[in-house]
Amino acid sequence: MKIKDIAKLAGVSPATVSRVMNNNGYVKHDKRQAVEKVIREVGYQPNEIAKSLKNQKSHMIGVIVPKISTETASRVVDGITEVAKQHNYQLIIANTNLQIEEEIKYLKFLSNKLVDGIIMMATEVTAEHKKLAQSLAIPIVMVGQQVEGFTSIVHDDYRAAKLMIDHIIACGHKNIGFIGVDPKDVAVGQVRKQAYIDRLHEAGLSVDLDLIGIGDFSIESGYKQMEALLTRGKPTAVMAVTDHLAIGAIHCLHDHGLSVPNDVSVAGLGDVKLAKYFSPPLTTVHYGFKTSGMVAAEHVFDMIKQNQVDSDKVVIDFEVKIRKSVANLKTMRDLQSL
Amino acid sequence: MKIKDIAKLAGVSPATVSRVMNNNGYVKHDKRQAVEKVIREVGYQPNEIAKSLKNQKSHMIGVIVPKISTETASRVVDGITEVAKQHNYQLIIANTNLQIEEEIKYLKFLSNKLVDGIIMMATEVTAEHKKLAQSLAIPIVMVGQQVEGFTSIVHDDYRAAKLMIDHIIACGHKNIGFIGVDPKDVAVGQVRKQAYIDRLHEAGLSVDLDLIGIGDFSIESGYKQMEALLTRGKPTAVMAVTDHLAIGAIHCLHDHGLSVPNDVSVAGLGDVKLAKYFSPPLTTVHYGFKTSGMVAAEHVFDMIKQNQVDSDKVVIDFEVKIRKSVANLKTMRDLQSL
DNA sequence: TTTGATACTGAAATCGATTTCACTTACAGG
DNA sequence: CCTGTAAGTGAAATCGATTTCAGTATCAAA
Repeated sequence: MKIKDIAKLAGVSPATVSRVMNNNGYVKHDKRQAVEKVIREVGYQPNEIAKSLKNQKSHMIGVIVPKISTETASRVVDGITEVAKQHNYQLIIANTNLQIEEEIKYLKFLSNKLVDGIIMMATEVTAEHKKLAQSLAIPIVMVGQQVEGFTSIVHDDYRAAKLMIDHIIACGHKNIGFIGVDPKDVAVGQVRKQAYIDRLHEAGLSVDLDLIGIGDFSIESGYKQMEALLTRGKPTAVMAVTDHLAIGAIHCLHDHGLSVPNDVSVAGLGDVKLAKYFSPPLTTVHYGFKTSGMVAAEHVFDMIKQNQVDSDKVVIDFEVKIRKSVANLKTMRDLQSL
Repeated sequence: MKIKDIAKLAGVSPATVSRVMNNNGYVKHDKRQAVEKVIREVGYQPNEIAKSLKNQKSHMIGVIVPKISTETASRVVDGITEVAKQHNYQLIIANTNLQIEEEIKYLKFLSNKLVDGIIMMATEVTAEHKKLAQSLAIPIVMVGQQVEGFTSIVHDDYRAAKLMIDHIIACGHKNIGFIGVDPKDVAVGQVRKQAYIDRLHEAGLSVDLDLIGIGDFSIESGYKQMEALLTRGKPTAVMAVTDHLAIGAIHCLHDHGLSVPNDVSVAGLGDVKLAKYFSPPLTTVHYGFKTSGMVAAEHVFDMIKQNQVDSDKVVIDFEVKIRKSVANLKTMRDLQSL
């Protein structure tokens, strides 16, 4: 069933059918009725591809994620779908599985008129990325990393990590370990580590390289790095750069017969959904990932509507969640002295 | 840049450009070179929308999910993306946020030539769903629920739940509670409950309605239902129909000063990624959701290739994970008698 | 030299919509 | 009665590709 068939059945021209479908132009009442009747009876739905071609708008936005089966990514995507729905847009999702070449490939592919805009959850952003993205002419917004020249939706990773360390220091810890991640991911790998180092310096604490471990994003990696830290030093607290890392670390500690937080405190970053149900409930910082997605989408649609790209930087709120996995050494001492 | 421009630059017709792009038909060596040179120089990428229109193939499949920010859904989608990539297909994802009317809407919308096939993670499947889906002519596969007349990728929920109950019974439990979910979701709400009831009967245990609670899919709901169970009866074990429910239940038990599994055992179903890192590590059954997604996608592509729909039923493997949240009463008694 | 393949090419039709443009009709105002 | 404007309509062009089809060139076999 195409528009021509409907036209024939209703005894009008395709142009008239188009006019009633899109509610523009003049159509006499009786013809409109006739067309509507036919449409209803045959359940006509226009071919969206043909519409896209003619209108030069696909009503789709592309979303490039490093790994969709990740709590962070799926929450961001959740947010995007929510505002996309309001704008009557669909999402094309491209899952790169952490392969950077794929990002480039998808960036190219999606921009071939397939989508009206792109939201990219960047991990590493290479020069090639930037150059390509800049040449694309359709709106692109970055989520999770600030990228020069693009609208970027980020969390204030530096401040978040800093506040977490502050809390740990305020609890009386002096030997504070760190479990991080490859610096190629600047938001997670670089910024959070820098905050750790800076804050320690500011507090007059020395930074002990033996108390720093670098892993990847897996729980197992958190376990391994914690084990390594244990052999190299004697931290009373460690901050992990993600909750998964923290959970791995806690697991390792338990396996070594150590209590968290009584023997060693552990803090995460990210506030995974189940974090508060752990024992001990994980002290961490909550990032509004769904909000990031929503804000990113709003920016894309703004840019689509205004037909021009800009490069804002939006910082999304976070909230430090003080739970039970970081012990307050001072009150512990008080308790013991009784 | 369109094909006509490339043609002009290379001094050939659009037809020839098309022939070199798609590598079919005859093109003289020198012209081919010329065209390729121009393509390379201007970085020409064809308009995918125009291709789709002409070819009557969008190279996109639609994926309808109840909620993307859910571990189950995102793992399924992960699997789909993996095999879609092999077939050079993109995913359009539609997130219904658990609203059934949205499922219908998206089913209609996506099928307007926008996608070559649809994968649907069904929760409730109404008669309207079936009728509409049946009328669509493009391949549709259902994941998670068996639906008459459609290829369905399911887990053997009945057997999985049954084995879990078996394990609990084998551990010497007699008062076994159950936390379930609305029966509108037949796989999770009906089948798993039926397995529980059947197995209890078979084992000569009576089914105590006071020990059955029905909630929704949230952790909080698990907490609440557990609390209700506690006031109504005295279970020594409870099986929850999802891990989240189980986690909520455990949390409730802890809040009431009860130890899991020493005072009450709790089992889940689903094996959430973090399940094994809980304390106690959750006894549950692992479903291969990513595999479901992959198999679903493979079936869609088969059907697309053969240009005909079928209605297989594929049962994906599961694995019961015996961890620490269900206590063996017999060994406990032995221990006490020492 | 003629015939018949085979290689090669581009004009034009096509996919299914939208929109411009030219044209008709109806009607109010002078 | 004439005229100008608004309402209404459909033929045809258009979006950017692919493919058929008709036609040309080349060359081996008869």
